[in-house]
Order: sequence, then C-alpha cells, then structure tokens
Amino acid sequence: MDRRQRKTREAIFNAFTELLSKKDFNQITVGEIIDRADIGRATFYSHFETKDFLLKEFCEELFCHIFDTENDEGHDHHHIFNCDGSDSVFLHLFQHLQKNDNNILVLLSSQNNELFLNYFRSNLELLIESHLSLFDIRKSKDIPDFFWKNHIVSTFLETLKWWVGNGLKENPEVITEYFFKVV
Amino acid sequence: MDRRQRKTREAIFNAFTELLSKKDFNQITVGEIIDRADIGRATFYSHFETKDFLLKEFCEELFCHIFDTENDEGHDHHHIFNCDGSDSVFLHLFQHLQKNDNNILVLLSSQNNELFLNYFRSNLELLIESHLSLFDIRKSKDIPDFFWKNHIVSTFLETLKWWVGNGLKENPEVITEYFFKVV
DNA sequence: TTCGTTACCGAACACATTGTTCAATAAGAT
DNA sequence: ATCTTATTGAACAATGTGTTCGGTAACGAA
Repeated sequence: MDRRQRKTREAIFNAFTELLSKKDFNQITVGEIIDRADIGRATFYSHFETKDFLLKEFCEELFCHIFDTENDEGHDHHHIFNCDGSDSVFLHLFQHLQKNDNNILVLLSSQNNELFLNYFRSNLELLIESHLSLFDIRKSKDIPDFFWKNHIVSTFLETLKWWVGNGLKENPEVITEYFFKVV
Repeated sequence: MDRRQRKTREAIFNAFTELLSKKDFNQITVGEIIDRADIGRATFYSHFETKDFLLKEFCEELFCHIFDTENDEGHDHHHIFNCDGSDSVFLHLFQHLQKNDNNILVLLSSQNNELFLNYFRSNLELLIESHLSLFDIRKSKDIPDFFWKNHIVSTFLETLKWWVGNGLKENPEVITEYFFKVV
C-alpha cells in the first residue's frame, strides 16, 4: 500500500476518533473530518464511499485488532467457561481493552456504537456456540440454547459497556468475576 | 388542545412510524415525513423543533403509554421478584407489548432505538432500585448493588429485544420464565 | 351565527452538507 | 529517471434544513 494512502487513511481515522469522542456520529460532517485531517475533499471520497463506510471500516479494523492480538498471544480458548473466569477469553478481552485501545473505548462509550457492538456480538456468538456444551452442567434445561447464547453475549457486552461507562474503575479480574457470577 | 393540532400531530406520528418501519431514523428526511403526513413544511416545524425532537417526543409518548396503562390496570408492583415471575411487572410488560403497541415494536426492532431504550432503562432502574432488597436472598454478596441493578435491567431489555427480533414467537409467560431463570 | 384567534398552507428563501468532476501537481514505486 | 498514482483545490449540481410571510380556513367561545 502506498505510503501516501496509509498516511491519509490514518489521518482520517485519527480525526474521526477525536471527533467521535466529542460528538455523536450523526452530527459529525465530512467537512469537519477533512478539516481536522487536513486533506482535500476529493481525497476523502477516494478513500471512503460515504461517512457510513468510514465507520464500518473503522469498526472492522478495531475489531480485527482485538481478536488478532488475542490469537497472537497464543491463548487457546478451550477454557472459556471455567468456574471463576480466570484465563478465559472474557478476562483476556477485558484486560486487552483496558490496556490498549483508546479508540475502542471511544467507540464503546459513544452513542452510536451499535455497528461496532454487532461485530463483537456476532463473533462472540460463534465463539460461544462452539463451547456451549462445556457450560451444560450449570445451565437450566428449560431454556433453549439459542436463548442462552444470546444471553451470555448480551451480558458480556452490557457488562463491558457498564465498565467503560463507569470509567474502568474496577480491575479486569473483578469485572470478569462479576460477569461469571451473574451468568 | 386544538383539534387541528391533534390531527397534524397524529398525522406526523403515523407517517413517522410507517417510515421508521421501513428505514433507519437517520435516513428519514423531513420532506418524506411531511409528504406522507400530507402537511406543510412550516407546520412540521411549528410542532417540532427538529427531527430529533420528534423522535424524543415520540419515545416519551410511547413510554408514558406503557407505564400509564400498567398503572391503570391496578397492579401493585410489590411482587416484582416472586420466584417464577408470575404477576411480576416484567410479565405485565411483556404481555402489554405483545398485545398493544405496534409502534413500540417498530421502535424496538429498528436500529436507532437507543433513545427509547434509555427511557425504558432509567425508569426500570428506578423501579428495581426500590425493590432490590426483596432480591437480597438470592443475589451473591460479592457483587455490588449498582452492578446488579444494571445487570437486571440490561437483561430485561436484551431479552425484550431478542424476543421482538425473533418475531414474538414465544408466549409472554415463557419469556418471563426465561428472564427469571437467567437472572 | 358571529367574531376574534390561531393553526395551516405553500411558496420562497438562505444556508449547510453531500458527493462528483477535472486538470494540475507532487509524491510514490521500480 | 520514468512511469504511475494519490492528492489537491476549486467548482458543481443536488439534496436537505430550518425560517419567513401573507393569505386562508378551521377552530372555540360568546
């Protein structure tokens, strides 16, 4: 990829992040983005078809980044559901989010985060689907699997939102404990 | 209130609902609303400052409607947390939503429903706050109240969204049972 | 029915935002 | 050194926003 392309793309993403931390996605205009990124209007549209596509690619990139580093660190995710949550994917996710990514935190605390959360949701669902059987012992037999799956994912995302919204005061370990206890 | 005002207000709301069931809030224009409602542009703006205020008042009205009818039916809500969920507020809410309001279902299944869900959330939080002690026996002592409160409300809303998103296939009683079992 | 009030109309308006086009330029790759 | 391509800046039509205003007609109260 051309160095110029990379630079402008990054400039756009940076400007976008800054604006996103200040105002709602819908209230951000392309004009503001290109002013802050200091690029030409035509350049923006040569990179992104519309503002929505910018958000989409932004989310995708962040999302890939989370799960790539997760995998790079060599965790196998067979113990998703060990009792206390230690060494689970969920703990790793909480830890990762606390350490690394300001961008992700911005997205999670902004209003219009549905798109990003949906990426999260669908991937977590896949993850959980393949390990739901490990959870069999403790789950009530009266409740269908597809409800359980949705419940676990929802609870994780809501816990995450709550944590971020409250300023990341608790340790990842504590949050993971809360999460496992309520689920 | 002038009969003319009521009529236009209703016409706007109806047009808004129809459009909301077809496309995202952000993609709806004032032009479309007034065309469908068959009113003048100036009239729209004499009723609502902006499109966002329309959404706001729309949500408020729907939301009041839910809780008003809840109260009119003379339920006292002291048994929010009886074991199986029968005769709980939650059951009544599920029942009410299934029977009555197409508008609310439209809002719940649309993308941009954060505003409406927030009304829901904050009122449910108040409701639960005053009855959280009734739940003491079964909740784990290691988890702070404010996390529990958030968890219960989130789980209710996520259950509701899941139910609506899946086409209201289950009975309200069944959904309430699921909800109570996972919480 | 009458009379004063007020909501609606509709057409026009300035304004902001969007997304496109194009030739010129400068920075890339090889 | 040369070919390629991203960026620029300015202009552009098209669309949407929110306001204004005189004229009309429906309204509520007497």
